[in-house]
Amino acid sequence: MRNINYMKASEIYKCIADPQRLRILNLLDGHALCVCHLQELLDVPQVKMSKQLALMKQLGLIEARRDGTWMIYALKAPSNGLLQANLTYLRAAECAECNQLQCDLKSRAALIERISQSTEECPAGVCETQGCCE
Amino acid sequence: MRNINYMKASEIYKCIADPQRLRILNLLDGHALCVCHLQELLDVPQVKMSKQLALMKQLGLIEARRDGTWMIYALKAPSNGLLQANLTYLRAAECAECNQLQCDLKSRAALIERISQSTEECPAGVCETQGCCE
DNA sequence: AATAAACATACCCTTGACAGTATATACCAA
DNA sequence: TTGGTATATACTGTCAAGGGTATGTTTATT
Repeated sequence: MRNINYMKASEIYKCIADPQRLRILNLLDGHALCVCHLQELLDVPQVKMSKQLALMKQLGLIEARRDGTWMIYALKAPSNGLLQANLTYLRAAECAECNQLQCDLKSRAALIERISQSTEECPAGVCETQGCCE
Repeated sequence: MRNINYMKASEIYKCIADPQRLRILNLLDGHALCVCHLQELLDVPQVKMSKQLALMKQLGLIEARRDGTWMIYALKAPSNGLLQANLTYLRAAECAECNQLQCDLKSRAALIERISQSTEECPAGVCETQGCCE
């Protein structure tokens, strides 16, 4: 098991060099999410999401807990300083990927709102109904 | 040719995910250097250094000018904000790679000092004589 | 013109990252 | 215990990154 205290900068960079992983970390920052919600928000196949999460979990950036059949992922506390610094920077910056991150946060807010208002199980089709991200 | 104004964050991250490239960018920040000096400071074969530089040049992070048989490399102005933010962060942080960056800056200072005091050509063996980096 | 120095590029090889498919596991409900 | 849902893993193939060797290019010197 890797120790978070000795996480190499290059490993962080390699991780967030993948736009999808960056989006996942951005979404998990501040709110835990289950795999199916992440799948929905990013619109990626289950296998791919699962592998990305496994990779970042092994890296020590995120952690998982089980809730029934669901797996809830969250940033591992204390969250990595370099990661936080970059998320903060990108959220305030102007570029295609940065806009995506901001948009993702809106989608996440909408998703959380929807979940909290209903007793529904794992939901489907937030982004479409919200009209965000395109 | 790639436009620096549309440099994707993921490309920056991919670039600095390589510790050697990160060290090069750190060294070039604030002072232009020729290839042989970079080779000397990082102790890497000429081919590898040349390829790393070519890659970053094509990315739009650095630029080169010729001085006789030498090629002088420098950060391309205006330097990339995301890169700068990360260099600043890492220089102030505590980790193996961060220490390396700080150490490299000392070696660079020693090299520049040495060059300015002599009329010597492309020098050799700064790091050893300085006793830095190990 | 010949030579050398500094640097770049072409080529080949190896390795690792990633995608897709299929299958396994864990949990829940009936 | 059977079936379904949510998630993980095994397996395989593809492709791109990176290293090393050899060679090309540019400039300076003689």
